[in-house]
Amino acid sequence: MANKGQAPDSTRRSERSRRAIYDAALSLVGEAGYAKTTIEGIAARAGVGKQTIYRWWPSKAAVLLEAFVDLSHQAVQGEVSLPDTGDLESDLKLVLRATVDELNDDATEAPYRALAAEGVIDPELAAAFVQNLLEPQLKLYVDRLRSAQDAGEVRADVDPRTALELLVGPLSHRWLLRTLPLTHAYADTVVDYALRGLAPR
Amino acid sequence: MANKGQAPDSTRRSERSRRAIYDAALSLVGEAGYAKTTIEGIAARAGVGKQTIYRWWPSKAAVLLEAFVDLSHQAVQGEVSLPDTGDLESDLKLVLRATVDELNDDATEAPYRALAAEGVIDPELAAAFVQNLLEPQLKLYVDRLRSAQDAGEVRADVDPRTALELLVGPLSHRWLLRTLPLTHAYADTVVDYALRGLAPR
Amino acid sequence: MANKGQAPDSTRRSERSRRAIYDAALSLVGEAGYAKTTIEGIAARAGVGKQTIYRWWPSKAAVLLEAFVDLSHQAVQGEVSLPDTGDLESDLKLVLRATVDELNDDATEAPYRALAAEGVIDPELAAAFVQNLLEPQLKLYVDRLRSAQDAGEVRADVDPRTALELLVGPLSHRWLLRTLPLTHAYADTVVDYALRGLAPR
Amino acid sequence: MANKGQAPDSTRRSERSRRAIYDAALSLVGEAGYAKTTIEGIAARAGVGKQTIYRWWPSKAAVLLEAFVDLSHQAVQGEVSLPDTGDLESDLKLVLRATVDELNDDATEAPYRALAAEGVIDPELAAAFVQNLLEPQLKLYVDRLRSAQDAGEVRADVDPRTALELLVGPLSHRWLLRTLPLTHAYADTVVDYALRGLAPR
DNA sequence: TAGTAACCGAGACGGTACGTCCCGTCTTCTG
DNA sequence: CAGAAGACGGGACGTACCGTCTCGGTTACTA
Repeated sequence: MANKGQAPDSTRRSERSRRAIYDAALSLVGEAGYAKTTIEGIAARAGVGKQTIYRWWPSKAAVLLEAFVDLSHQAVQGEVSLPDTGDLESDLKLVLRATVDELNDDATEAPYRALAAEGVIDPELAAAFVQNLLEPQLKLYVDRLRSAQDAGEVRADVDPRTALELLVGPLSHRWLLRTLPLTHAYADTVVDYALRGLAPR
Repeated sequence: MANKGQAPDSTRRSERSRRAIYDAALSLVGEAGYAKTTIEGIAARAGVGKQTIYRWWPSKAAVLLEAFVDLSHQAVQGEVSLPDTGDLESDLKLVLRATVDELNDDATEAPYRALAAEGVIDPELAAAFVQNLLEPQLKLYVDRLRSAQDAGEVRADVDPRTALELLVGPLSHRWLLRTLPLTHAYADTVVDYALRGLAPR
Repeated sequence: MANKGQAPDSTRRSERSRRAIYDAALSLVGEAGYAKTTIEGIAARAGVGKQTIYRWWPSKAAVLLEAFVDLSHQAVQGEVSLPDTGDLESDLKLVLRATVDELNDDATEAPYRALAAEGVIDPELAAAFVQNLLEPQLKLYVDRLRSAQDAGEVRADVDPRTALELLVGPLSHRWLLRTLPLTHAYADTVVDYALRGLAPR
Repeated sequence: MANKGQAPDSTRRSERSRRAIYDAALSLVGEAGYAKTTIEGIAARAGVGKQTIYRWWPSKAAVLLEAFVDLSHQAVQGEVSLPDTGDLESDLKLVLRATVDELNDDATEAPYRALAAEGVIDPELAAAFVQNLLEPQLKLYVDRLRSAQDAGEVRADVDPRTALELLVGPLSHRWLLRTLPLTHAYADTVVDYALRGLAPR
């Protein structure tokens, strides 16, 4: 019982084309925005037949996600953990401020928003987005919070996962829905309020 | 000499058509999803000329947003404030649990997600979305938190707006990006952690 | 009960587009041949959306046929009958020689062959081809032969339709299948042989 | 130093593949028609790589032509001449009636028409078609007519080749362009008319 | 008898055109 | 003059094949 139209033989896949497609996708989204980026346009800029895209990806969003994941894998290298100076508050403020800066960065904002938006609607893409881009970042918070628990800075009965969301949720809320501007001051306040709730009496 | 490309005369607008367009838009988004809903499809189902839609709305998203706002105005009527039993914690848990239920409701989820996603990308639509649908709800929290401050349940130096986001941000984070399931238990935990940070020493 | 996808409203059809499509189709077939002429190409040269072609014609061949019929309607005007000098033989030789010249004409050959070939395969197109282009010409022969019968130059029991095919069949045979070159001498010989069989003892 | 783009070594050619390609081509044309028959489809049904077709044939039409020639070589065996009972008229009627039946045969019609149509457009293919399929048949007529000339049934100054076309042309005219139905009666009439023109005064 | 050259099945590739769907504009006719 | 209807120029969709190009594998001739 063959599955729909058979899976292509990935061992014969053209690495050259894949890279060209990543590059074309990212540059087009950057230039024209996600909605105006078309598969046809990506293929044309990549110097690739459309079928080569349709053969390997199910949708425009999937192409972009993979391109983005690939990009972030290149970018990240050794940076594998949050700073741990022993002072949880300042460590978190440092990182959240950096996150704020990243979210406000013009270069990454458009494709990142595009993926997030697509994920809001498409559960499958959301899963891939979360697993490949978001979760690795969030894990760093969880680790740092656990270390803070060991140091007695955070109550032992606090679930680090939920605690993390208390910190990150407000930022993502402002960023995604643009209710209010996302600033360093806001990040600091969030840390202040949240930490007070997490610290031992 | 008619002024070309001008705002149409809204006094002569057909109420009948507007309602039909709302209904068609909402039902189509519910049935087929936002992406597969087209202006042509809405016009056809509403028994309306395409131009009638283009005359009054700038985009598909705008139609849906208005339809949704209209819907929520019908739904809401007198319910103008959060409960205030004097016990902030249980009041918040009650309301957040209700929010969780609403977000998990199959009927509203698709169009609501569609609008949120569109807002993630389109700042103008986001503004309308926030102003007409989100902000009125959030204001209720702010009011309740202020009342709690007056009652001494929340520290006076806390910014209610930020406090609210500490409560709502985590929920929206889970819902939008589907990192983890959105449950009553989670809502309760968020309230517990957040409130501890907001309460007086 | 609407019929499949509804017939478009032909009263609102753009005459401008139709003419442009005829022109584009004929010129492209002339330049590149029928096989290399594409609907996309016709639309592009005509400055027309592809849908405008698909709306009104079922196939490339149908477009070309109509264009060709239109052309021939313009070309012909008063020329409504074969010459009738009283001498059947010389009249026929005159006309068949002209036909030979027309079939050997570079300008009309390509599209005419394209239509004939398409008709060989597609009965529906063949019917339209015969009815609109071929039959009117053949009728002239039938008329002339009848007149010859009245004059006693052709036996009365001869079926003019079959007689006509005795004259035209050999020419079309050579032209279509290119068995041998099509010349004035050949036309003359065919008339000689055929007429001897048709004339009274 | 192998000479690039060279004729392949036909001694190593796979007979198995050739046969499979003939069979696949003929069956596909019979089932779906010539236009819907693709090289990819032939290769797939024949269980053969596309390159094996491109290596040995220049076009789809060439494949089909060869397949058809092969088929007719199998079919024909000893039948090498027209009947010669001494009565030219009845001999010709017999053979032309058989030709009518063959042209009206559902099994062979589709591929035969496909080849004829292709030949109308493509001179090269037409040449191959005529040489391999048509001419051998026509030669039989020429031979029979010459024999009739020897017997005094046909005038000596008549060109047998042209005479043949007087007989065959009308049939092919009706068949190719489908002007009118092709029947035994028609064949008889054509023989009657033509023969009268060819016979001695 | 190993080496090697070519055909072979398979199918990925860069392309072109297909026929369809919708876009947003424009035009016509109706109430 | 708003509105229903829908034709129009345009652009992208996702699919089907084109003809070319590797890629192992399997013969069949050479050293």
